[in-house]
Amino acid sequence: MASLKQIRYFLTVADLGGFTPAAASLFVAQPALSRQIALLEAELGFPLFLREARGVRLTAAGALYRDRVLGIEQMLAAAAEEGGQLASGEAGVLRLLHSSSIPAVSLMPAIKQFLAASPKARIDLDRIASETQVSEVASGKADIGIVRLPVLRRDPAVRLLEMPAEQLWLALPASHPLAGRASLGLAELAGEAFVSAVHRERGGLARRVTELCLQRGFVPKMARVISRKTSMLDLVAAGLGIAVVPERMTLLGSAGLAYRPLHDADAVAHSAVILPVQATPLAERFARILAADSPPG
Amino acid sequence: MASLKQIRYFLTVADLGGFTPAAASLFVAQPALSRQIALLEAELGFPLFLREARGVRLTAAGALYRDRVLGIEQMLAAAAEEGGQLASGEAGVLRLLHSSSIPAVSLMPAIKQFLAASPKARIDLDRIASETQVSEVASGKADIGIVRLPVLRRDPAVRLLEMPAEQLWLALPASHPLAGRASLGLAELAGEAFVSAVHRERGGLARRVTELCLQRGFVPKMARVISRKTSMLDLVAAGLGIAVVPERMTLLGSAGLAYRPLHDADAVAHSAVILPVQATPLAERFARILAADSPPG
DNA sequence: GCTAGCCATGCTTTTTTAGAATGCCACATG
DNA sequence: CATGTGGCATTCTAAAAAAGCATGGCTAGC
Repeated sequence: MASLKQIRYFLTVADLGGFTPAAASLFVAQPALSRQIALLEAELGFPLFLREARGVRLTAAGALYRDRVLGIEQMLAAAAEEGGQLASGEAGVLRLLHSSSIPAVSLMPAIKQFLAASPKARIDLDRIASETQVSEVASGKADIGIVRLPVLRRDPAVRLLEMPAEQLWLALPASHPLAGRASLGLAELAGEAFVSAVHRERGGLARRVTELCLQRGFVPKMARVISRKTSMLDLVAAGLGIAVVPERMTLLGSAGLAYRPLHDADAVAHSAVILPVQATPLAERFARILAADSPPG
Repeated sequence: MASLKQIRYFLTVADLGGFTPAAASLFVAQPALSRQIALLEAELGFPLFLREARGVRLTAAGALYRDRVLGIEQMLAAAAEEGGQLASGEAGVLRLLHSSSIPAVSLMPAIKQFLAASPKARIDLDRIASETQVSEVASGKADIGIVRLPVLRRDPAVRLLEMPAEQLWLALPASHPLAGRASLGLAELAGEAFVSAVHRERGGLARRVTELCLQRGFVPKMARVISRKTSMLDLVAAGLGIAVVPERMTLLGSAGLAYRPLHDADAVAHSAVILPVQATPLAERFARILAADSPPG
């Protein structure tokens, strides 16, 4: 197979119209050039140049060959450049997962900051359940996940970076009697029906809320409608129950929906970033932004 | 610069998922492969593979690099293939020139025969004056020319191959008194006005006709309208004069135009193929077809 | 006919690449 | 838990490829 060196020699000779000037331009001796061109011609099976008294001229086949191999070096250089950018984290796609209790709108400040620092990077955002995030990140199908603590399923291939704690709020129908209050305590919710995004493995926000209720001596009463696909908040707005949500979620407004802060000192929720042990530079950078992020509000 | 060998090694390792099977597939020892990949990675500045217990996996940057360099070898192979076809005369464009007294329609049998023998070849046909053809072919701007003899301007860079002689015919207006005759002799045209394609250097058909008339003791009388751009035959059809033309041109019919054979034994015209000293294989092949061509009729 | 410019060739030296043996590490197995 | 196995890296040596130097041959121009 013709070597790249032979191609480069060939192109230089073709450009300069002679072996002698090409040799000078390439900083090699002229015989070396002659030999490499001769080898290339022998391998191709046809002459590339017409040797004339005053230098050389391309044959028709040589001119065609020149057109075809022009740009191969540029292709290689571009491949190296793109690969380097991806490896260094200068460019690339960050496949980002987030739980439904971490709405995309609440991530936008971090995303904007990230994109400003990495103009060549792109983000691919998906909302999926926390438990799934762990396996997706562990398997390399995603670069980074953002989950609500506690995370029940662990994997040695991923590590967790805790994010700043968030105040918990009560989401309730605007028509609810408690909506008249400016703020509430968790203990007052003992009799209320709780809407909750329930998954098979009860981690995340639902588990955290249950924990807090139990500490106040009651088991949260479950609402009579449970949906996995529609948002908890839609059910609350429809008057089917109340929900305790982290502050991020109050960014999601809806008609008939009201939010009130919980004034309990321990009414906070925690979230974390899931990263592979060997994260991409883009994922590392985004994780650092998230961990440093001050909680909304 | 990354060598093609390194690219091929890299692609094989990426395909087979390990150095050991790739080395077997490439018929090299495994350390050679390890070293070349290591060199490539060092030059690129980022790792291409993740070394794992069971073989290797591409890094993200490695996968991107793979996508970019895939096809470089195919490009080179295609370049060699196309160049070879051009050099061997299997493919390429034949830039063919012809005088106006060798109408394109009369070349069609030869062209068809040529294209049938070279399915990948193409023909680029241009009608230009004989004198110009010599310089075009000599300078390499055309591959082959077809001119009417005699050719006044010669060039050491071109050679001439004579084609079979052609009978001369008289082209005359259908309404002309002589049109009633089945055939004519040149001597009978002494008083007629001759339409002629006159160039500065009077070679080709015009010179040949003049010669023949002089041998019969008269100087052909010139018609009162001369045009370089419109065809002689249009002037004849318009009744402005007569013309002596080779048999090929009788293929060009026109309303009001009649052809009659000249029965003089020496009333023949000669044409020739112009070739560069070093003609392309396609030009050589086409020239052989033309030289062997039996004259039309 | 001589000279200058330019490419090709033969020989030697340097550089690059490959091969063989071996080491190291991780995973699997009994 | 020790041991074996599979797979990549490393070291040293040998071969192959490429480069440099000197020189030869050809052509164009004076």
